[in-house]
Amino acid sequence: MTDTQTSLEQVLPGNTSVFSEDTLAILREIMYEQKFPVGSRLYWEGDTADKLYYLKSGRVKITKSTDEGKELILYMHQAGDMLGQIDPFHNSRQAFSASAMEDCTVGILQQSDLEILIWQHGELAIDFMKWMGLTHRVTQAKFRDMVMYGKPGALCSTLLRLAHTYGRRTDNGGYVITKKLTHSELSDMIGATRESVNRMLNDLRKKDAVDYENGYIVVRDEEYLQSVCHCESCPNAVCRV
Amino acid sequence: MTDTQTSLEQVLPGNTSVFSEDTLAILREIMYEQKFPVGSRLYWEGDTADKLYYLKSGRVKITKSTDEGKELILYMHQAGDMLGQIDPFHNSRQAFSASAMEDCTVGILQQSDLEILIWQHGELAIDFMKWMGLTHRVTQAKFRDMVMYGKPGALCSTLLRLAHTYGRRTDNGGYVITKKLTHSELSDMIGATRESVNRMLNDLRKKDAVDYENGYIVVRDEEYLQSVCHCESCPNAVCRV
DNA sequence: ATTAAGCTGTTACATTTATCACAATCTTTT
DNA sequence: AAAAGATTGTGATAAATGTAACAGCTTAAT
Repeated sequence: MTDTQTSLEQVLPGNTSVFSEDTLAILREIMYEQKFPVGSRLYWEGDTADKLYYLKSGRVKITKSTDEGKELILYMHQAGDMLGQIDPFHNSRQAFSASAMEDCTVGILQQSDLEILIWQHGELAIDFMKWMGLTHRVTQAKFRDMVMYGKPGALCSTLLRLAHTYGRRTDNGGYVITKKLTHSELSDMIGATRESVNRMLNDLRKKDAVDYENGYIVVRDEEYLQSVCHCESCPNAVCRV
Repeated sequence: MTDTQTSLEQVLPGNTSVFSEDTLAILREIMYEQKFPVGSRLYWEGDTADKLYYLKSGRVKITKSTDEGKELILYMHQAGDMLGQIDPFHNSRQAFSASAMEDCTVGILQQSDLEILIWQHGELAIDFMKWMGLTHRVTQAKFRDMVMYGKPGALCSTLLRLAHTYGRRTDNGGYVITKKLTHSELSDMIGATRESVNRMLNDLRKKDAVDYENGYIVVRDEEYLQSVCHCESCPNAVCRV
């Protein structure tokens, strides 16, 4: 690791939790901690979905994989994020897999315990509804971006989301995305091939919209990327991966 | 209207409400009724998002439209559905528009009233969380279907969803989609052009997977459509438009 | 009954995106 | 330091999808 990289990794990304300190205090009471080494799964597609996961450190991606080995990355979560699904059915199954992109420390909540708390604490119920509303809006906004403006739109939207989620601002108004990403990963986030991503990124580089520094992607011209995906400047809490 | 069409329209589609009768009774207390004629908007993109809408009769589509006149249809709702967003921010704005596809009767709930009820009634809070969880799963499943298997996959997924939402079973194991849909509408649901939809539908017809009857689309070979979009037989409540 | 408007079907052609194949580069392991 | 493995870059080609233009058909309006 070089000095530059170390300093990049030190950045604490702006986490926009919807949970109040009070709510978090209550939740900490009933969660139990578990460590997940890089590459391991918090849960698999098909597991019973009766838990929520509070990510204390590390990063987790939520994925869907196909028979033929293709993978779709739906989300990338980081410290402070809650993940998992609160489900309307009992005995319901995970629709996706969650895997640790780095070593993770996770607080696990049983859905049954949670339901009791929601009955008891109105504020906690409201906080959870806000969390659910927010995560749904993230999904809807991504849905729109993936479907409406072709692969270049999908890629630019994703780069902006990455910049807003993992970004550290640079001197000249850009963002360094403080997470190394391969072209394959990017392609799995937008349902394209790595070759397409490569070509699109090279186009963006020619236009000085993005660049590479020490293997990290740098967003130089935010406005240009916004123009490609017709960005409407959603609230920052919605513009995430 | 012919006899056939009348009988089609009479079908009461299987509505899978997550709200208990108790919850609905409480909600009815605080909702006020409003009628929306076909073509009118329940709300516009950009309106303050401080209400929820309970659809008593009629159908409503949720859309996003662009500067250049393109339209994306995100959802189609029907009687018994709740719609709108419960938002984490105050003063938050609608991300999409809701327009009446038919004359509608709607019960409107103020978010502020609702928050009080959620504080007071644990069961109601749980019901709302189930509703939110379910609607989110619908969006996620559609996201997956739109991105992973190309336009044909997206179309087949949409046809199956329509069949499960609006479908009346036929004698030979198929579904009649009891809602007339233009190719434009279908294309706006999957982010494609009407010409592509036309070609794809003709292919499906040649393969005896779908057909037309009195202008209604008939799904003949559910399995074939499922194979195209790699359907995983989500719960019926998730397989909706 | 006639007109107008909107929807469908179908061409030819352009653009976008995927596929395949392979070389060049960078990283990690030995 | 060398070898193995992963990632990136790029060209040739194929497949998918969009664009434009227009004829025929259906439905709604006059």
